[in-house]
Amino acid sequence: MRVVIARCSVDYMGRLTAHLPLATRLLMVKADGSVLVHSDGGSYKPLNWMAPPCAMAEVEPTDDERAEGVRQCWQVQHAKSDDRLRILLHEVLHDSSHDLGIDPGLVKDGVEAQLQALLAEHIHTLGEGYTLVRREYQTPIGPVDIVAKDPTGATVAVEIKRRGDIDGVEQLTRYLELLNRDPHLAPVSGVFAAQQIKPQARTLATDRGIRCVTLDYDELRGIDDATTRLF
Amino acid sequence: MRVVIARCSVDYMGRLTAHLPLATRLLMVKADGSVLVHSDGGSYKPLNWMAPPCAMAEVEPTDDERAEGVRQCWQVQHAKSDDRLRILLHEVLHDSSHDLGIDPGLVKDGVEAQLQALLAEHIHTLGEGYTLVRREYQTPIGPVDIVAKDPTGATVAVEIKRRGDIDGVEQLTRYLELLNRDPHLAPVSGVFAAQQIKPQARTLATDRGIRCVTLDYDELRGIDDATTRLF
DNA sequence: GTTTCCATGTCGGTG
DNA sequence: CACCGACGTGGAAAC
Repeated sequence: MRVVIARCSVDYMGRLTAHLPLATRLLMVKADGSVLVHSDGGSYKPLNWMAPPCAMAEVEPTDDERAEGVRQCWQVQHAKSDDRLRILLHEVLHDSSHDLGIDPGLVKDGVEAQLQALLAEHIHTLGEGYTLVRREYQTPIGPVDIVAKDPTGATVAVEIKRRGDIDGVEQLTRYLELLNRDPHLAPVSGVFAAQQIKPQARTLATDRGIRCVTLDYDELRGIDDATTRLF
Repeated sequence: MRVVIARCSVDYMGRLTAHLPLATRLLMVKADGSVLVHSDGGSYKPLNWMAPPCAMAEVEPTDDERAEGVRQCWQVQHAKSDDRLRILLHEVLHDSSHDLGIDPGLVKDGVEAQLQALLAEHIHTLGEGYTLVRREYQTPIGPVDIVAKDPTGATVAVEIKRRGDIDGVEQLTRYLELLNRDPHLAPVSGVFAAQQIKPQARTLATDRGIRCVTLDYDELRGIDDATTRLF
């Protein structure tokens, strides 16, 4: 990993064309050749970058560029597309390299999968008398998150999202349309379950006869695993 | 901007729980307090991070931690949520700070907007006898990218995407449903135009009587502005 | 390998 | 501030 702090300008050409005027920035060159250009703000997204696989070449600045104060010219070329990044360094304030080794990688704990497991476990959240049939019920157009039966024994398809958006309603609608073609299953009703349901999604769902259920993650999880807190 | 290279472990707790085992990484602390943890590979996304607004505090390691080799403990707390990042530094290999100033920011040139402009300009791409009515035709549920008339004078709604996905077809379907409620416009047909159209999207579109058109960006743009190339 | 869907998405526009 | 859609989306899992 090479870290350079430099006054530089950057040009990108590929899926779009972009330019960064002359300013002081942090340049990160990773072991795989990828390059990141960071400013001192924003979030984790760099101002500009080149994703691996790619190769960086330091080329001689032209006379014109040299006359304008350019000391180094980096050209980064993507290996599989014609994406290119060109960095003109005017003043190098810091330049160091470090051997970081291979990272063991991130260990994550659930999001939507956990919500699904929790709702499957506490299927009564949908109402008294509901029973779980299956999680991840496979269909030709994708898996239905949860299939259950309501107190009358009718089939219910549940779509789970962290944030309930209009897309999720469309997705559930396609599942319902498909499932209702099966005379063994029909009539299948739909439940749209999410931590938060956007008004537009709720309106669309209701209009299509789909019930909306707001999931309370903490309530589902219960207070039993407070020990997992960090501090 | 502070740049630290250190052997460290990281814990995140917030929307999910995540852990990074002890390894050497680059830590970036930006002027707004945000923190990025980068490995020497992957793409521009850090292994872990805290987005602004947030505050970092260096706290004393506990005796246990100190016994395990922890030299510094950083606690980063998000200002508006209860997201927390905890970084235990075991060995600091580099630590430097730099004043980068405010970045003038990125200057971008089109993507979808450019495709839209180009298709509006070359509306005959849809076929002989097509005429442009309007770009960004406003409706209560959002703007229709392009409204045109086909050779018979019938109205055509065009949805443009760089990547033609199922979402785009759904979006266009909603527009068509709305537009066709207007007796002055009906019948309105649909065209789904994208640089690349996914098979499922194409199937869904065709099933709904929506025509699919693949856009060739370079062909639309023509060879006239080859001068805009970088190298 | 391709396709599909999730994301601690992030980011910018608009009401 | 919230909602909504685009993104050089990136990334992982399913097929």
